[in-house]
Amino acid sequence: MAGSDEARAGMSGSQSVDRALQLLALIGREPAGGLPLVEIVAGSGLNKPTARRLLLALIRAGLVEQEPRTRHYCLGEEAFVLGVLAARRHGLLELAMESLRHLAGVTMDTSFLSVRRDHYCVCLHREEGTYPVRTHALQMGDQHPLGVGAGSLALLAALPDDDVDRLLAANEPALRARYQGFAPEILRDDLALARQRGFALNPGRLVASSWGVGMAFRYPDGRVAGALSLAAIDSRMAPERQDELADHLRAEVMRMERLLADMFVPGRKVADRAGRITAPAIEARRA
Amino acid sequence: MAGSDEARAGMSGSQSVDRALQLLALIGREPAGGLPLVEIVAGSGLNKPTARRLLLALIRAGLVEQEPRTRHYCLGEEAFVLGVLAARRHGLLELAMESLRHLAGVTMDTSFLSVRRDHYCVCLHREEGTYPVRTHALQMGDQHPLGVGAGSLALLAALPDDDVDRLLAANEPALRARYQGFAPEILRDDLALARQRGFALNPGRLVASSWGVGMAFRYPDGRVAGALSLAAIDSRMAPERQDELADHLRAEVMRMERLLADMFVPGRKVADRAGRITAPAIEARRA
DNA sequence: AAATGAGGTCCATATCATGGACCTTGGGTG
DNA sequence: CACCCAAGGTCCATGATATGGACCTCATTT
Repeated sequence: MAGSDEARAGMSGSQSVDRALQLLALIGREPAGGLPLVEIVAGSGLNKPTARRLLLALIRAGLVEQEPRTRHYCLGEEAFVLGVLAARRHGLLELAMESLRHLAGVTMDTSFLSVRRDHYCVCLHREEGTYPVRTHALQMGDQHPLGVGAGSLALLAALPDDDVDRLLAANEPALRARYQGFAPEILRDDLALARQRGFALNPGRLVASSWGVGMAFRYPDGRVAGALSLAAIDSRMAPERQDELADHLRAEVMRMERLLADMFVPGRKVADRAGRITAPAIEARRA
Repeated sequence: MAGSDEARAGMSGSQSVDRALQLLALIGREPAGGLPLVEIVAGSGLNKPTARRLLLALIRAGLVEQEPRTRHYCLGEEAFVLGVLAARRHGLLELAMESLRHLAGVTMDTSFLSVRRDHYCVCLHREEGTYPVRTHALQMGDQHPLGVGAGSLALLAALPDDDVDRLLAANEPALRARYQGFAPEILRDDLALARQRGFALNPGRLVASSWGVGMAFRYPDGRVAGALSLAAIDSRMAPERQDELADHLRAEVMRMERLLADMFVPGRKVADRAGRITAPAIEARRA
């Protein structure tokens, strides 16, 4: 009876695989404590036996683990390892670390790297500044609808209008239900302002007094790659300081775009089979 | 027909999901340049249409990408993001970074974090030392059969004998084919020595003159969690220096085991639903 | 120009995932 | 203490769905 469902993509497919991976993404939403079976069932639209069967498959692969005490399902070690492996190609975090450290260093505020993930925004890293009053509204791994938060708004503002419409529509229920400060109308205003100013501003909408500025950067082909942002308390976010922070962000955005451009130019060192020991393995370098 | 196969686990299952995830792991083996379809077909035992269909499902989920130029399949951005999310729970790397930096700092040699992944060993991180002659035999993301390399050997040596037997048997073909220096007999000798000495030594077996020492650490429940290791050229690996390096490793292994024990004691902060904004978000700290 | 080999697709068939019904566990309550 | 309820987990007949042999297409190679 799977029949109706939500009429996914269109045609062809190993739909049980799609469903399993959908569950994986769902579980990824709750990296902290994991999800109990009922919520997975509710959140996915699948029924219990099916969800459980798929979860067992994910567990067999190590991508998911079931915490014995709570029976919650959460991401497994294999997911972590695969991520490290994928980082070889998608090393945004690694590329960005220097920028994040620099931003945190010169501004004394906390810097963030965020990327888009479907219609959400994920915080990939948080680099603490040294200023004694810090906002903890955004932790590594946190996810919010696109537009919620400075980095998130920057990502949204960098997208073409029809994507914006689609994404805002998709997020509308979540926004109304869980993000009172972020009615789509408000988001549209913020977004227009962000485009006009050249950087996104979150004037404490998520948590009062916790402000942020953000700016997106792109791959050489124009796709949005991610966003850098800075967060601080409102007293450190007067308009002049916003501009100052935006200048720092702009410099690092340029750095990121340069690095990304470099990654795609040279003939992408291709292949090099598993286990093959590659070449002159000892090299001398001057200290 | 699918029929015979290799008589997988035993019973129950969404076997197309299993197969898809098997492909994912296979692709993870080649994080650098990805794999062409033929090799995926060969490496998985599936046939072309099936493999392709499963790959399309993985691509739909963003876990795999197909490089347009070479048509190779490689890990996708979603795999990277999931990994960052999983790192919240499986933060071995994060926990280990301080140890790795310390090891590289005091020894001037390069330090590594490795974990077991099925019958292979994956290098999760490589922290460069300052000594001008460095070995590049092991890069982040590289995978070798358990026993090949110092950290890898340390992991193997930390396992019970029946696991060792099983794993060596499983790896025998790969060892004979691609790792001439590592016939299972030799590995068994190295392993016995490692257990006797309390640390694993790789006397340049993978790449001449590139030596390494490694030591495994465990979760509080006794499971092997990973291994720390150090690599240098042979001239910096005289027996006395081996002992000195082993002392440093031992100290960091103790640190890791203490941190891991701490992670499992306190009532594992449970749940905290998606999107929920948690608690006092601004905190003051003294600089 | 013909041959090779890789990537990719079709579609009838039989296998495998599906989900309603049911069992089990645990902890809250009258 | 026994009852109840909610959640976790499992069974199994049924038919929707994945399978893979055969085929097509496109670059290279000879």
